[in-house]
Amino acid sequence: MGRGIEGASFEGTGYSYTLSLIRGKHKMSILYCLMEYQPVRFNEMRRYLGGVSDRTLSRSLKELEADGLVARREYPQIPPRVEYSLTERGASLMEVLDLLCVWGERNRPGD
Amino acid sequence: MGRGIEGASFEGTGYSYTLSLIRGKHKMSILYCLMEYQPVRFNEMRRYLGGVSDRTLSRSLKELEADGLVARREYPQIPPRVEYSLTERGASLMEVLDLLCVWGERNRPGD
DNA sequence: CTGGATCCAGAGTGATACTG
DNA sequence: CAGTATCACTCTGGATCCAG
Repeated sequence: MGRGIEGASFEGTGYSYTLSLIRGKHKMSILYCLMEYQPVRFNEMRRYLGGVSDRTLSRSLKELEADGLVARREYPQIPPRVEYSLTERGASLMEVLDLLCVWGERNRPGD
Repeated sequence: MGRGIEGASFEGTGYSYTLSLIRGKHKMSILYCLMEYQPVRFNEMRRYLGGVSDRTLSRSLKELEADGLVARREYPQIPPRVEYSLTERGASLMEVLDLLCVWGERNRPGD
């Protein structure tokens, strides 16, 4: 038992949890946008991201909010106004993610 | 142009490149397995990962190899013997990814 | 043993139209 | 403005069969 390869020891590790948070085509872009421009409104973010549908952006934001990375603040007025920003947890994740960015810049194929 | 949110400034950054390398349900498990047990043979890895099909494992390894993270060594014999291991590039990525793991452990919901 | 080829299921995403 | 509902499509991964 000390040397074999029997089970998936990866399941349930911090890796998989962290990665699950940013899974999704636009999650990183959203967090990045938040980091730079927060607080940001819904359509403002849509414009920033370029080609994202309402549905996808809405869903992604909900998930990020449920995961405690993004804070949503709603103002009871007409027309509606909702502002999104990073939570502390979200900000701390971005610090770690920034290291991925650095690695990526240094190890891109072109270099 | 100095203050607006007009374009997707995220595209093409190191984030997206790095994340693209580990996109895929089993990529991380594979790299993790390699890190611990390299060199590892095909079926050995399959056992380690638990429920992965030949096709998926094969495809993932090819991609990782194409991305320069995994080295494949083939021995011309019958039956075939192929060993996989991490490249230096792969190993350096794992160091960064380990930080994600640490963050994940500290920020899991249960804590 | 190491995969390639083919077919299939499910998740994720986009387009469009509509609501409060 | 800030979403929701519906439908369609793509993409990933799994199952199975087959070849060197």
